[in-house]
Amino acid sequence: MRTSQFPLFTLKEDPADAEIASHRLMLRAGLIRKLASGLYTWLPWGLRVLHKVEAVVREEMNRSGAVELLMPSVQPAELWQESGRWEQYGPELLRFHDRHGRAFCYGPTHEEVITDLARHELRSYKQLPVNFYQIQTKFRDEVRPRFGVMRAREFVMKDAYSFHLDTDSLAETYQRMYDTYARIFTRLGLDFRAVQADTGAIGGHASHEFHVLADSGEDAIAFSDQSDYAANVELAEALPPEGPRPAPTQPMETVDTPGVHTIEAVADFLGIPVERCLKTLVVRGESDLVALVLRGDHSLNELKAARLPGVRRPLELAGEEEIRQRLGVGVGSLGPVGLDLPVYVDHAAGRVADFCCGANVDGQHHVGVNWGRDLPEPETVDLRNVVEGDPSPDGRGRLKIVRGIEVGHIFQLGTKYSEAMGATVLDERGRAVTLTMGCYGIGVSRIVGAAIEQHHDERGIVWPEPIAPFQVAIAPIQWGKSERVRETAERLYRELSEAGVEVILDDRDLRPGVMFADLELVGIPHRITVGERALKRGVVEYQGRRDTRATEWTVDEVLDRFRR
RNA sequence: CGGGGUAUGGCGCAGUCUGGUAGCGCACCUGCUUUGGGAGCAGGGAGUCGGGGGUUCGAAUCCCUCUACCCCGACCA
Repeated sequence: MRTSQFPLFTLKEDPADAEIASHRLMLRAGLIRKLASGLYTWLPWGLRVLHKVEAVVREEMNRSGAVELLMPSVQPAELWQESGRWEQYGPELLRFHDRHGRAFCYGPTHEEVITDLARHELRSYKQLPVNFYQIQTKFRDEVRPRFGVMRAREFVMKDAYSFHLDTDSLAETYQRMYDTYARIFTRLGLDFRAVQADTGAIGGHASHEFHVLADSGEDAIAFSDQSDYAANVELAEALPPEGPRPAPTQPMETVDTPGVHTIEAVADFLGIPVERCLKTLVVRGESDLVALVLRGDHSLNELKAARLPGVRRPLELAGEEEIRQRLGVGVGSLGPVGLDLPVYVDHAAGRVADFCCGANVDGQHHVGVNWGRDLPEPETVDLRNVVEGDPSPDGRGRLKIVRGIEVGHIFQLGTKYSEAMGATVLDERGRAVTLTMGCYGIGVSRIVGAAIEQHHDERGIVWPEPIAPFQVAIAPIQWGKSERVRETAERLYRELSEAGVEVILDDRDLRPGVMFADLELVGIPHRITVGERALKRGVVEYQGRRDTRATEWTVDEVLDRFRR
C-alpha cells in the first residue's frame, strides 16, 4: 500500500474528550472516528488492526476444533422471553419493534439464538460435543460508554457456545478454551492474566476472566505472590484475620462529633487510626433494612453482600431519607451499638478492639467500644474487598493487586439456557437429556485498545508485530525531487511486497519530520528511510519503532532480513 | 440513573462575568522559496456561535427550555 492510496488521517493535536492513552492514540493515529456516544467508525488503518486480531482469534478457535457460524445481530423477543432474560436483562438490551409491531432486540450476546439452533439441529449424543463460534458485532446500551473502543456500545466480539452431554465433557472443552485463550493472547503479544471470576448476568458455575494488565484497566485483580491463585477482586475471599482479638483497654464513651460524617473525618477529628473506626453501611433487605459493618479502611464488596441471607439482590444502598425515617439518625453517625436492624459484621471488623463508631445519634460517636462487652459478640462474615497484603485465600502467600482490562471471559453455563428453552438430545439409551453448555467470549475490538494501553510511548503506538497494520514502512526523503530515492524506494516496496511483507510506502512527498512523526504515531514496527545522504554511501537506514537511532543497511540486507 | 462539566470554522481553544454583530493556533487551498525530525513568506476559502423560545434598539454574551457530548460512581467483552 501507498499512503497516497491508503490515506492516513492523523491528528497533530490531542482530541479534547479522550482521557486514556489508547483512546487518544486511536483518534490521533486515525484508527477510529466517533459517530455518537459509544459508536465508532473503523478507519482503514484501524480496520487492518482489527482484522489481524480477528485472524489470530479465528485461527486459534479453528485449531481448537470450534466451528464458525454467523448469527443475526437482530433477535426476536420471543427467544428472550423464553429464557427469562427479556425481563432480567434491563435497559442495556436495546429493544425495538419492526413494522408489524413485533418486538426485537439488538443482540448483546447470543445464548438464546444458539440454544434455539441447538434444539433444532442437535438430536443425538453422537453430534456432541460441539463448539460453535462467531465473530460479530454486538450492541449493549451501556449506561456510560467511555474510553473509546474499550467500552463502546457497539463492539466486535468473538462468542463461542459449546454443547455437551455431561459436565465432564463440558469441563474438557472449558479447559481447551482456557488454553486456547492463553495461546491467543500470547500470540497477540499481550501481557495478560487469567483469573477466577464471577458469573454475573450470564449465569452458570465455573468462570475465568482474561485480563490484559494495564494501569488504566477498569478491573482490579488479585493474585498470590507465592501460588498460582488469581481472581477478580470482586470474587477474592478475604480470610478472617489470624490470632485473637486484643483485649479491651478502654471504657466505652460517647463523644460529640458535630458535623463530622465521613470515616476519614471522624478518624482525623478523634485522632484514632482509620483501621480502628468501624463504618456501618445500610442496604435494602428483603423486608427491613440491613446493616453491614466494616473496618473504616476497607471497602464493601457488593457481590459478597448481595449473597447474604435477607439482603436484596442486586445490592442497593438505602437512601439517606429512608435511613433517617427508619432509624432517626443520619448516615454519618450510624453504628452497631444498640442498632435495631439485622447486622452483618465483616471478619476484620469483628477483630478490632477499642474501636470507634457512630452512636446512632446525630453528631455523636462512641469510642473505646468492644465486642462482647459493649455489644454482643458478632458472628462475622466476609463482606469486604481484599486489599494488597491480605493472605491469599489458598493459604499460600500474600495478595498483590493490579489493574486489568477484561478481554476474555469463559463460563461453564450448565443447563441454564438449554433447560429454559428445552434443548435436549437423545443419549445411548434413547432418553432425552438436557444439553450442558459452556460459553466463551473475547472482546475483539477491545483488544485493539488494550494492546495500545500496554504498548505505546510518548511518540505514539508501538504495535506488537502480529497486529501492526503494516510491518514495514518505507520513508523516502525528497520523493518528489530525487529519482534515485524514488527508484530505491520503489524497488524495496516491490520486492518486499512480492516477498509477502506488509509494507506501506509513504509517497506523500512530505518533509521528513512530518513523515517520521506520522509513521511513529501509527506505530509501524520497522522503518526503512531512503535518502540521498545514505544512498551516496550505497545504503539505506533501518530503524525499529523502539530504537532511538538508525542503522545502515544495504538494500540487499534489508531484503534478506525481511524475506526470511 | 445520581453528581460535576462542556457545546464558538475540520481539530484545539479565546471571547460570555462587564450585550455593540466573531478571533487565535493547527489543518486546508494557491504561489514562491525551502527539504534528514511536525518549514518560511505572501495570498485565500471556511463558522452566525448545539436547537428552540424570550428580554433588548441590538444577544456567542442575559433569562427559560430542550438536546448532545465528556468526566466521577453501580454493569460488562
